[in-house]
Amino acid sequence: MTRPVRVRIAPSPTGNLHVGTARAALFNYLFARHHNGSFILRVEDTDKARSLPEYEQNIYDGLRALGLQWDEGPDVGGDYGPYRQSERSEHYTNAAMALLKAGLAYYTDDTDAELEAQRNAAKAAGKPYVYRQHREATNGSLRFRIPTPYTTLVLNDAVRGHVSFDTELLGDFVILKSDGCPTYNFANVVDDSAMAISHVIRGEDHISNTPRQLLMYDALRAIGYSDAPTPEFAHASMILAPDRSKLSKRFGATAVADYMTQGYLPEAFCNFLALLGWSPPDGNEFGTLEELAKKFTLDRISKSPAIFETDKLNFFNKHYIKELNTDTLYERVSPYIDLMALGMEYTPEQQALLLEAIREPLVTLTDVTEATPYFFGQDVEIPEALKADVLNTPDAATVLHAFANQWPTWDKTSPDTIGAELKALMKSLKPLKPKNIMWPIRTATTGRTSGADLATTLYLLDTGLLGNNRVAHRVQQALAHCPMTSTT
RNA sequence: GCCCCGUUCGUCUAGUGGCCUAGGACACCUCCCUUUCACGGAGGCGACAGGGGUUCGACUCCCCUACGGGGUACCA
Repeated sequence: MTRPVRVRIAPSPTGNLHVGTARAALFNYLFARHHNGSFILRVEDTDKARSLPEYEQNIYDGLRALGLQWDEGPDVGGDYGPYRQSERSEHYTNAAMALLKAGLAYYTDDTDAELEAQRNAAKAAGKPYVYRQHREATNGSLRFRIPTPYTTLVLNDAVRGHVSFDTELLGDFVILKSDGCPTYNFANVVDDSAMAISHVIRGEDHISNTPRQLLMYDALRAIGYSDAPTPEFAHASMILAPDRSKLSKRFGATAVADYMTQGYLPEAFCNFLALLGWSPPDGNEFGTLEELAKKFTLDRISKSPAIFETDKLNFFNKHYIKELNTDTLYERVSPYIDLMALGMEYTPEQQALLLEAIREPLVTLTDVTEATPYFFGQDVEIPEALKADVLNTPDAATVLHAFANQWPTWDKTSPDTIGAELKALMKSLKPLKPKNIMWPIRTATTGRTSGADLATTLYLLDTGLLGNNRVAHRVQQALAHCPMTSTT
């Protein structure tokens, strides 16, 4: 209880950093920070066949992108290393041999076919499959013997309360595969003991593993291999896809990296993730990692599964984009915009103005791709539908002619002066509604009916380094799509 | 099949026997503001899975059913 808080995230590099893993990491991180403890990254690469270095790298990148920096780990070191299970084999062999010597584990040499047959037999008999030693062996895989007499194990979970398990239903499980590699249930416990992990915060999918691990902690202590107390456990519920199924590729993006490339801000993603299965005591849903850590406690983790819906993620992303200062916005948006063209067409001041003008409706960073094209080049493409609906009307002709005539005389020193001129124009065209004046002008100059503030847009188009009187040019071109009649 | 967990508005959730005519957020709808769109402001729609108990009183406690999820691997 009083021992230092040490928590860990223990991903296996068999895939890119998954949303579920990221949330587990986040909860552990928040808990560690809340208690001034340590957050450890341990790579569980015992599945040689499926573990890949690029996945490990992806996990590092994803965690770091989210701001979840670990205090100890394979790449940063620490007092309890190494932090990659493939480099800790002697720990597992030593522990396993000690268990074997103490009679708590034994070798089995069943073939895959035999195991399969045993399972099928149990199934046919309608009985639960429970592996028990049925013959002596001197090599093969090493199994842990479930201690007798069988009892009922009670796990006191920090989020679920008391959960009990009947050990009779637990089969003797493999701790060392026949290739000498440890299995998850074993390596996990050996390492958590060795690394003095105080709290295990993980997904509900691990709850069925817990009784085996509980037994293993006891056994390791019983044989004097370890004196580490069993950690506290907290099992958070799963994150599900909208159809309540497991979050899988079928759902779309399941990797954190995918969300980053889709233009989600790390701070937005973290904030959103934190609220999936946890709720702040004060009801304030916004918060930086630091702020959330201050409020984070295990007892507010939810027991029921949460569905991953992007609506709220989008909301958070909009919110955090709004809060970015111009420089950061420029930086964040740079992967999605043609910086070269931007630099060639606009001065730094104009670039800032442009970014501010388009920031409002951005949901994801990638949206800049859609929001900026009309700021570049001489001409603008106007969709056929808009030519027909907006430009091909007598009102549009009136507006655009009036605008074309006045434009050369306008005070174009700033967006504000242009705004004032626009206002005056609207007044002079009085019976016409603002909307019917704004739309044709916007459509003619940008090829859209919505977008950045019109006055700012006109200002930028007019003063951009390209010069060439783009506004007048585009309006002239648009006029071609207006009815010829009212040439006032 | 067996074991474990869960079930409050469409979604994330608050709620630990009376404060609940069930609160908030997102989404959606309406109105207002407005130089279009957006933003912002004000409203609206909308839930305790079902059935039995226990209790003076159940969203809250117990049991059953249904549904969902997890596990049942020499994957983690």
